[in-house]
Formats: sequence, C-alpha cells, structure tokens
Amino acid sequence: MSEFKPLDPLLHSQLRLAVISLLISVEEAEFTFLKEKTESTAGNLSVQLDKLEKAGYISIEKSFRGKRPLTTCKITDNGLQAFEDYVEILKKYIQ
Amino acid sequence: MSEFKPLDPLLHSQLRLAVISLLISVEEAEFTFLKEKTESTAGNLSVQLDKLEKAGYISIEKSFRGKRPLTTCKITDNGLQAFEDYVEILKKYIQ
DNA sequence: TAAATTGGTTTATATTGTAAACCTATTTAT
DNA sequence: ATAAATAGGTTTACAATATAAACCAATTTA
Repeated sequence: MSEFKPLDPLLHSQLRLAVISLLISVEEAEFTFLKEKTESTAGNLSVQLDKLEKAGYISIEKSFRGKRPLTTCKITDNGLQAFEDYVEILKKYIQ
Repeated sequence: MSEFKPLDPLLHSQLRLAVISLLISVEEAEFTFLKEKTESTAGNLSVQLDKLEKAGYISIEKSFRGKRPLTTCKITDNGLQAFEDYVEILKKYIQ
C-alpha cells in the first residue's frame, strides 16, 4: 500500500475540480452559472465539461430557455464517488 | 473574493506535491529516498525537483557519499509557506 | 574485462490546459 | 430594415506540462 496513491487526473485539475465542487452543493447548474462562479472562459469551461461528461462524472442536458440554448449540468453517482475517493487520497498528501 | 482562488500550479502536480509532502515531515531527503517513496522514475523526479528548486521551494545539495553522487533535498521557508497556502486554498475546493 | 548497477540528467513525445477564433441565433439601436 | 451588440456556447490552434525513454559517467561485480 503506497503512501501516495494516484490522484484521478480528471479531478486533479483546477477548473474541473471547481466545477465538481459546485455541482456537489447545487445538484444542478447552468453553464453560465458555472462560468461565473469559476471565473473561467466559456471555451475552457466547454472543453472541461465535455471531459467530465465523457468520464461519466456529470450529465449534460441541452435545451432551450425561451429561444436561447441552455446547458444544464448535474453530477452523477459515479462523479460523486470519484470526488469522494479523490478527496480521501488527496488528504494523505496534504494532511 | 472569489470562491476558487488559483491553485499554485507548481504544487498542483501529483509528483511535486508528494515530494513536498515528504520533505515537510523529514526536513531532508535523498534523491533515492524520494524516488522510492513516490514510486516515480528517476527522470521524472529529476525534472520535478529542478522545477521546485527553481521556484525556490526546495534547496538541492549535490555531494558525494564515498565515491558516488548524492543529491539531497530540503524544503525552504518559501516552500513551506507555499504549501500551507496551497492547502488552505485547496480545502475550499474539497469540503 | 565485460556486464550490471548506481545515481542521476537530457531529450523527445504524448497529454493537457487554455485562449482565441469562430458560429448561430437573438436582441437592441439607428 | 439593417447594423451592431449580446447570448450562449463550440472548435481549433498553440503553449505548457508531464512523463518515459534514452543517455551518461562512474563504480562494482562476475
């Protein structure tokens, strides 16, 4: 049992970690909300959300609010589990 | 005051974080010790130690033990401070 | 004296992160 | 009616990072 288990690279990223952190507390969030809270650019956020979705850590739903596109994100069970595991491992680095 | 302050990129790296974590407890460590504890390759470790040294987070002393080269690392005051700051910021992402 | 080991460094490459450029549609101003 | 600005993103090009592979010099062992 190694002291330093690998840190899930999908979560060990500033922006993706911030996104997951936000999604854990709100359970559902719009693209623009995430963009404001994380102070990221739309392009960067778009890319990172894609990665989280492809990893199965979040689900992304696309719809319209009125006439405008609306992107809504939720954390999945897998995402929640991955975050919890990540935090446990990380704590051993920083305790 | 943003919720997600930037995470020092020098510390937000698995191997460098593990190295700093080790150096905090032992205060002085040999290259081979760090290599074993972190289970890294020598090449990767060498590069990451360089970065930490250039950032002023560790000091590296090169000497000989008997006839063989010996590389010894210590954390600096700046490194310790940077680590503490990093941990404080990181905690806001993960709790 | 040849091969293996120690203790690393350098370098090439793959991966990642990020901003800039772009796109489609809508709203507002002229 | 048309032009300009804004919303809500995506795509793409480039820079930065991480990592393993290749390398090196010296020492030890077979």
